[in-house]
Amino acid sequence: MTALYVEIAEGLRRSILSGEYAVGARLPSESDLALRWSASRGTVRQAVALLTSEGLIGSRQGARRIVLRRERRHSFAELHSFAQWAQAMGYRATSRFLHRERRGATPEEARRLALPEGSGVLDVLRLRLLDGEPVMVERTAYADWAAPTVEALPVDCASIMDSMAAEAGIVAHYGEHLIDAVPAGSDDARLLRVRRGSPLLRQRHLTSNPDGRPIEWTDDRYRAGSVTFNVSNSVGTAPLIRDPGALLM
Amino acid sequence: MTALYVEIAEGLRRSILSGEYAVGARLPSESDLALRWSASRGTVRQAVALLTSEGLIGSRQGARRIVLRRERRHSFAELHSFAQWAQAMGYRATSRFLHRERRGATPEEARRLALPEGSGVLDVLRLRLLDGEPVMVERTAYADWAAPTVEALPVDCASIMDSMAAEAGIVAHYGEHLIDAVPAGSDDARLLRVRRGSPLLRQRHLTSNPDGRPIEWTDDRYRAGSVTFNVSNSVGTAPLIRDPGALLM
DNA sequence: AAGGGCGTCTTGTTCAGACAAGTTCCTCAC
DNA sequence: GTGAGGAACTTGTCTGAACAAGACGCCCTT
Repeated sequence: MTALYVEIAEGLRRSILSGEYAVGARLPSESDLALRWSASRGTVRQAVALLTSEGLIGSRQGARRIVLRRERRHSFAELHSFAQWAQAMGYRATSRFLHRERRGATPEEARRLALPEGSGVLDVLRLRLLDGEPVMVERTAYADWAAPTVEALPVDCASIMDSMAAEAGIVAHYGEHLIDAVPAGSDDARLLRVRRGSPLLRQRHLTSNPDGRPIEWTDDRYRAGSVTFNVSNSVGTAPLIRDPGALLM
Repeated sequence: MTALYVEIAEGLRRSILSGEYAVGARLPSESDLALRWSASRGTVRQAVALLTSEGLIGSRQGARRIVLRRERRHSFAELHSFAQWAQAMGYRATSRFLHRERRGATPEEARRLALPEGSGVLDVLRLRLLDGEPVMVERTAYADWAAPTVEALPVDCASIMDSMAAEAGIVAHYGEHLIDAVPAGSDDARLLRVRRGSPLLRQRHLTSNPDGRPIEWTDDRYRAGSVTFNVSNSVGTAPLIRDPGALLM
């Protein structure tokens, strides 16, 4: 049983994506929607808050809500999992394990993963491909407590996050992402078939479980032009933040 | 008068940032907070929803909320306005106008700005500096209806968005941002003092007013290492989206 | 025809109560 | 000691009501 407000949101989302409400058009009022779905106004407000956070609709006090955009958006899991994202987009995602070994955590890794000094991590290097084209180099450090599960996975495993959830009940619940641009190193260049020093889009992310315990710290580097990150915001919501680079590390 | 739920959120945010609740610690329960602030549970829930969207706290049904992070975040306006962001971060932001002229809109600009074919735009090229260091090249196309206001501004105007709000009541309300990496062109390279082809972090964004009418379409290019974009998410919230680059334009 | 004023509509904020569903922790039995 | 069971706690969902505040359109005046 999905929640009622989720159903209402899905209904509205369908209507928007199908073009029933054009971009710029006004949505029905909250009380209208409440009647239609036999829900209270509070529940309707939860539904439209969801769509607002997706950037699909906008609102101002006193005026009816308006449609801002007409595009499909993706779920949380697809931000963490390259495999899930690719599948949702209709691409064939594959990967090649290039390296997998235990080693001591660097000071930064220990800090990010909230591990005591001298802890070990599982270091994994993977090349990711979309429809056979190399697109991204992934360097991940898994916290030692999660390492055994990852080591047990087959080498051709498509989605480590999916498998960890299925095998060991380790699920990603929170994520923090740092996005910047870096020049390709010689390894990056060879793997992604670009010139050394050419631009790569870097997404470093820390993934945590429901308790807030960090699972992995990852450095993903995308070949320029292969992906674009996309953010929507409104007055009152600020999901994305710009930080001075020098102070971050 | 700020809303009660905003005050509660500010109070909690202060407590988290000051370290009163450590990272990983459990927050008081909703009913606890409701008592303390003489508010209803619904209002408290609005407050914690705000902090959740900022990535400061996390929650799971049945368990008390936990503190995920202890960092200041910035507001919506600071994502659109380089000047406001820099000021909030404690930097001295300046800018140099290099170019400002009317011309016909390109097909892409017309589409992004929802202008009829053959419309004009105001093309502005600016170099942005932080503490005197060139950091970003900004190329903006303002919709023709907003152009006169921008043209009337002094050349040394620090924040165009601020001035437009003050002078003409044109306020930014919605934003959509596309983030990727590109090689520096020869102009970029000269202005930012980097080698041609070296990596730049590109943030293109469309800014709209409260009616959803596009105001400007901007291409900002940051010198690598100067800024990092930062996103937080949880299961159930997906503020940032990854798109295949080729299909976007 | 242009402008101001007012009533109506709509969203924003808040309250109090109820039940569902998941977590935590203590207790008791084995 | 250890594990199963259950009570108490906590968050998630939903209702119905009320008032505040901003937007919009209509009507009347000038």
